[in-house]
Amino acid sequence: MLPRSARLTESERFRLAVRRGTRAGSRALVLHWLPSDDVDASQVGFVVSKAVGNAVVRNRVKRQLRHLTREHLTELPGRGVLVVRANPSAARVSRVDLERDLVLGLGRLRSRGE
RNA sequence: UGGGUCGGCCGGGCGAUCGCGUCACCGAGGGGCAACCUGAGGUGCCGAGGAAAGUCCGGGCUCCACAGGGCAAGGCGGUGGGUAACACCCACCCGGGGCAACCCGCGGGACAGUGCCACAGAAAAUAGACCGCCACUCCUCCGGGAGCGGUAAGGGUGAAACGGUGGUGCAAGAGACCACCAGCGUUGCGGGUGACCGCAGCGGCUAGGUAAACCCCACCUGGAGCAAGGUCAAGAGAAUCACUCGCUCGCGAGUGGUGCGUGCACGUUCGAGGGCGGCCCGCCCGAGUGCACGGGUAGACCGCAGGAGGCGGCUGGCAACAGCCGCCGUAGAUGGAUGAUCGCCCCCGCUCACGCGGGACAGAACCCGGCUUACAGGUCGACCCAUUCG
RNA sequence: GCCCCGGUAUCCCAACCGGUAGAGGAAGCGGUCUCAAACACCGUCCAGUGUGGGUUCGAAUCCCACCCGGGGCA
Repeated sequence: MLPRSARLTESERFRLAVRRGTRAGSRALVLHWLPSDDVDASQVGFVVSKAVGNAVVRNRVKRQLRHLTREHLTELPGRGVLVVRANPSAARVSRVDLERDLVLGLGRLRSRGE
């Protein structure tokens, strides 16, 4: 689980990250990364739409993502705002695959930042 | 033993570690003369459901409203009871289904009125008469035909045709008459709180369906909703007023107050507008209101979890349920807390086995009572039918 | 939280105070025209009304429950 300080809670920043940020997609996930200096620490937010499934499925996906993101916080390319968006296929994917997709996306973000 | 009917309960279990959230306690450090405030971090407890779901009903709670009358609108619909209330529950009545346990029923009124009943059929509703049957009159090529009456037994149509069966009767027929049956109205007696039931008598012989068509009758119903509502902050460039100061004399700066701004329309006792659930009357409040455009804010706390609460026992009641006593204390988020890893056991599938894979439906958002819908599997109880044995 | 609307041929839609589904347009197919095509004209094909149940003699229509899609307000 992510500590509260690392959670993205402002809808304005969500909007900015999705609109202006660098994008990296994988099978189940789409990552948006926006470097930012006016945050104390990097913040991560999640978007899981109704297309993914019912409330139980959406909650499970969101919780698994929050858990995985916590373990990979150090792999972020610097300081900024990350938005993780789940595709409908995320509902059928196992936790291991979800982690693989997350690492893959983070790697692409880093290579693009350089 | 086999088949079936009904009802209740559970909804993987135990343990370990790392996280997350509420609460309680401890608390490095920081601020302050102090009271105290803040607080990294740590420890402990607790942390989704039977449907949390759909949002279909009913309440609690909060705010607004709370002279009255009339008319509309919506809901409900056998009877009696339960309940805070209900469209829910229980018991019973009536109708239908089943050998039975039991199940199903939006189950008031069609002599208050109106509408509709396609096609077919002669006719679809205070009846009427196509084919037919029969009498009489006339004509005749003796097969029959025409006219005028009687009749509704038979024919065929239809979802439905103005009681059914048998007889008497008749020119042919007909509740015209008779017997039985079905049904309607009514009277009396008996039973039941009641819906209603039973028995006996009388009447006229017969009345179509549809109210989940309008409608009539009885009963019920203020409006919103926790983003309700309350407290406190923050913001307020622009607008405007007062005072002071400066000077290039109509602008600028500062302080304080008021306080969203602009445009248009209608208004201040000749009453705009609002309220009384909708409309009309009537009553009340009343100096601003309505529309358009532009701008600002969207933070914290309370509400917020002890409630028609759960479990057990006793009493009353056929039951739903109620009363009394004892015990228990059980989520409270706000981008929204339940995730991850591992061990043992349980269930299912595959497999000779080792082992491998899987674990239904589904996530609290103010709180309850119901209804409806989804659901792997397990478990308990009552009853019915058939068969065998005793 | 509260509240609306819709679902009919492949598509867009009629029929909605009940009478046995098509009035129409587009697309498709066949033909006429053309060297060929487009356009135009003619003809033709196409469903049981989102699902289940009920009321009725009869339901796309009325009633109830559910499913799906779309929208509004705070």
